[in-house]
Amino acid sequence: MSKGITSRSEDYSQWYNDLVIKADLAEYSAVRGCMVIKPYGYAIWERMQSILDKRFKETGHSNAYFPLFIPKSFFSKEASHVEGFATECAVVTHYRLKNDGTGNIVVDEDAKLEEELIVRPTSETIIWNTYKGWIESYRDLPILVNQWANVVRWEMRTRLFLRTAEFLWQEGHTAHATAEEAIAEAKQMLEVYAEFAEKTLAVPVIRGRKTENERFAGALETFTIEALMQDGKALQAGTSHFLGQNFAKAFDVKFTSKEGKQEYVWATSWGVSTRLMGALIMAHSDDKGLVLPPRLAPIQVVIVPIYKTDEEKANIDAYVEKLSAELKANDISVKYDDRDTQRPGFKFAEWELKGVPLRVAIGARDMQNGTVELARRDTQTKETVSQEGLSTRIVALLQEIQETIYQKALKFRDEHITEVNSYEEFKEVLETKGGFISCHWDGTVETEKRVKEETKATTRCIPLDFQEEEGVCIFTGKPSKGRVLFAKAY
RNA sequence: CGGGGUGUAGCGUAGCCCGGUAUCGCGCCACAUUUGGGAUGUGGAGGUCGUAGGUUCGAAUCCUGCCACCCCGACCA
Repeated sequence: MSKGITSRSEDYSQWYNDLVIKADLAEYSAVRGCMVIKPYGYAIWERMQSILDKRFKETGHSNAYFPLFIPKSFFSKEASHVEGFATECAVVTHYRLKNDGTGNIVVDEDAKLEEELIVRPTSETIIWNTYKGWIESYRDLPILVNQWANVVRWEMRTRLFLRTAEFLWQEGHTAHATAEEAIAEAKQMLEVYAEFAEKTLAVPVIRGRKTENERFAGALETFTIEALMQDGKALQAGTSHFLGQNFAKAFDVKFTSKEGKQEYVWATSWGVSTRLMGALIMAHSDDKGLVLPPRLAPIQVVIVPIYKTDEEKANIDAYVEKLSAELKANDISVKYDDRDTQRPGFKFAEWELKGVPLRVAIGARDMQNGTVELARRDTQTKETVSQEGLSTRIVALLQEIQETIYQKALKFRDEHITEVNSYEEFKEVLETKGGFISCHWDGTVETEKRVKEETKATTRCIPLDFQEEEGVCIFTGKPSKGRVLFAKAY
């Protein structure tokens, strides 16, 4: 925890791991590559869920649930899709165990499944197989469905929240009568994600589209939001895909149009995952631990009493009861930490580690003076203020903290977008400064692959506010129509 | 799956080369003094040294097999 979060040291990954564990968010489980999300970490995820879910409902979507298992034959119906996921699937081959006679439990070879089941790495195939039965006419469209689920991708190397073998996410799957409508949906949901990242997580993101090489397996267009972490590496924080008619064709999903013609439906899918937890942690945390933006913090205000006698404690209790009620009336979540098993200094450090945005400390001295001590987590500043009008002050302060955290991340992000005009410069910036590199690229997959091999940097996106600009590719010298963003990424 | 490394108390470790039943710190329990930034003192509990076998009078230590985990690669819309 003392390595220095903003330094781009090789210990960053160790630092991150320690933080996740010490702040009580998650830990590795006994199952290889899988993670246990602990109650405090899960509370943050639940905040994300509830805010996102509300937006999904507001934009006309409903929740549903589809099976965990996907028959192998479904999975292989869309060629590029299966190719994209084939190397990281968990496969169920048997449905029974037995005692081998010596007390060992073994797989019963007689219970071999005729068709293997894939544990979903994503649900496009099972969902499109289902949609086939739901869609006959243009009157059945659009279908706007989301599911909250777990998925499994058998990754070789894992990192808490950022890449685990099993993770939690939401995946939206929509069906439309026209390509225009589907594209509009994909863009709309990207904006929902972007706004959530910026307004709630206080993480600025770049909205863009993926190059063909980085596109989702089976998509015609992948929109992405890209965030920047404090070590200078980029993180893909959410994606929204225009799937064209690929899945409709693979699963034969047609509808009768107003004109009485049989047409394939147009699809989108979009998702964000517990990876957002990683983004949140790496975007804001400092050497003292987690920094949570108030809109997301499960506990927004923690109150710590400081006392010597029972009488002093009773006095403070009475005041805190009143203050808590006022704060709760303003929709602020409050924790009164009056454990008598820990001393104040310990509690201060502990809640800072857990990222609680605002701390109120009240001692006997304060009770005499009619004051409290307010301590901000984000700026690590303290001030003594009057108890008069305190709840109003706290409401305003929480908003200010939210804004300050965002502005700090935004400043860092903007300072780490560098325009370069030569490969030498590209490599130099990548090694020393990190962040996004804006440069001309000839648009070919070969060049992307070569750059990745030589520098580990990948194209993150073609920004949506892409400006046409004549130039030459810094890698090959071929003509280019504009700048794209490269970065090393998680 | 390749290359490297590590398994000793809840966590982090010393001991291993050179064999004699295990060190220190954190944490935990009790009591006392403390309480406005991670308290202090005294006492205490907790270990099949990853696992199976071998060598030996004797193995955490030497040898062999196995297992697990970590790091670096490959992989990761």
